[in-house]
Amino acid sequence: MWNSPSPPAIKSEPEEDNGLWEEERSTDGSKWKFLEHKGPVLAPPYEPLPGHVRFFYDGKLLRLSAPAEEVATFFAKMLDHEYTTKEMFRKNFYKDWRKEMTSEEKSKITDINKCNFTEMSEYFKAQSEARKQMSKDEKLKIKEENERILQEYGFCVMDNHKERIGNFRIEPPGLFRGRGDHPKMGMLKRRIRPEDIIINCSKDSKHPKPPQGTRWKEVRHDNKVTWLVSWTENIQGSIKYIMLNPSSRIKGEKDWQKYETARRLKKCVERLRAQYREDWKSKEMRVRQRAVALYFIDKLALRAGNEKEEGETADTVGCCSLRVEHIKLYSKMDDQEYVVEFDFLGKDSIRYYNKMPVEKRVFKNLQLFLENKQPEDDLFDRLNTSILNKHLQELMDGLTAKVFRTYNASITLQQQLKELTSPDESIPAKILSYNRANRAVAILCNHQRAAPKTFEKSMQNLQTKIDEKQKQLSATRKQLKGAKTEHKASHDDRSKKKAVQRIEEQLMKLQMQATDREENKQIALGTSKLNYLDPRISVAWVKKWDVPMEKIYNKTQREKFAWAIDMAEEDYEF
DNA sequence: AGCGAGACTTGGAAGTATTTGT
DNA sequence: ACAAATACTTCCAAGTCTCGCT
Repeated sequence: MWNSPSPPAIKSEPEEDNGLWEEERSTDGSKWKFLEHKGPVLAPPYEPLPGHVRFFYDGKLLRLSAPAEEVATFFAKMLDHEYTTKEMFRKNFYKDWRKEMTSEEKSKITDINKCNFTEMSEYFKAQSEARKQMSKDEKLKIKEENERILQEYGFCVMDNHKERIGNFRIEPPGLFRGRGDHPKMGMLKRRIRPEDIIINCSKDSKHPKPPQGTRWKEVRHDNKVTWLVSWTENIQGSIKYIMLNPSSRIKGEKDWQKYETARRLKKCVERLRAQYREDWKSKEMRVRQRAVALYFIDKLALRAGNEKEEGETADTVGCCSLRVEHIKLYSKMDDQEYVVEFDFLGKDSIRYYNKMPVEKRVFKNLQLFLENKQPEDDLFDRLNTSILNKHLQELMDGLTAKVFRTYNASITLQQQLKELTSPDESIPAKILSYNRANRAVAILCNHQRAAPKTFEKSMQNLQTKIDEKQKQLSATRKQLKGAKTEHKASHDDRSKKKAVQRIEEQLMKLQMQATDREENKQIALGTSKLNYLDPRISVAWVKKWDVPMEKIYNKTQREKFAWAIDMAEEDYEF
């Protein structure tokens, strides 16, 4: 439930609101006054393998020390995964594994290819199988224990409200699996101890206790930030946090603010577009580059594209970091003129491939930017995200590159819903329309997924069901006809008619489902729904067409978007 | 301006729980 | 009642953007 002071139910910007919230928090940048929590749940300590599970090196049995064994089990657990066949993964793992070995182990184990982890791997497979086969009682016990931990560690108190914490467990040790071609894949992600952990809470709260015999790295009282716990991770050296659940007041308000910023962009986007079109003609190269980049961000919903440290991460790019090799220009392609072909790896190494006809002026500018450059050179050599965002900030308060993604995603949903929803169609048909509108956004944002492993089979199953339903329908229809000619009792006739109608409906629903699933094969809807689409658009749509809210948002989503469900009426306009 | 640290949002896959069909 | 299918949740990596420092 939305049990904290909700954002006011008005359609104004947060900063225009002069209610309690503004008075209490906004001016000095503090995020809370009181914060109390129980600290994190640490990863369970390592449990050595039972004696019968053996490790072999070069065909010979080798008993490993506990630290070496633990790291070996990380590898063994992943043995079935493609990862463990990759040279980089194996090399990085082996290097880090050696650091955990005794000097004796180090001298014996000299080649990862002679290591045999299969018994360990089999053991873990058997374990997980056994877990599945547990009795109801045992499963219930585990569930209850998890619930107890959730109740104890899963909540905190922030300013008089009990709030759900997002991730209250410290990440367990294991092998780092980067995405795409990551130079650090396979490295050991080390165990986080209390001594690595910084606690953030208010001075006057009951501080979380470290486990017996240990201490926290630090306990601080910083109310300018929202996190409860942090630690530094050893792969990239970056900081990880424990923060509140999306259902919390602090996240909800931030989310709301994000969409209000996007709505302010809506009001001035035409002005900005006119501006960057003008800038395509600028005398200054940096201005032209900025303007073309902004055009891409606006039109294609590209990400900003910060610079990345070479060799630290997979080689991926966004708009500002595009390189010459990522685009191709075609002054003519089929029946179109001035086509730009994009082909690059974006966030999470997901491929972005697109061909877009652009205006002549953009095309000419791109040709200019490409002059005398090598494939690995930056396309926009006079531009980076900091320059771009500084410019955007001058055009509109709070404007950054990512606001365009939010704006274009939300406006697309709204417009698609308008276009696709027909007033007299059934609820399942309306839901198909909704999903299609959602899909249009996911495609715009390039949210792709690997087709589910069971996709083909699940399509087949659905088709079988459809065929059966079809047969059932024609059979029932025949019966109805027969009944008519035989002048059967009229009430029997009526109920047959109803039966036909019901079966028709069921058939339609199945067909709808099949279409939806097919179209969704390689599209991931989750991210746009959760992060880009102003929930008030969906809430308004649901109210307008009397579609049950649960068909669009599940429980978690309804909790996250409680503010919007509260706020939006059917006439809401993004 | 350029940087690195820090804080916070966004991302798909994997794992788990629930529902469905038999 | 069971297993298969589907829906939901967790996991944790990888982005964006701000800020303080030089």
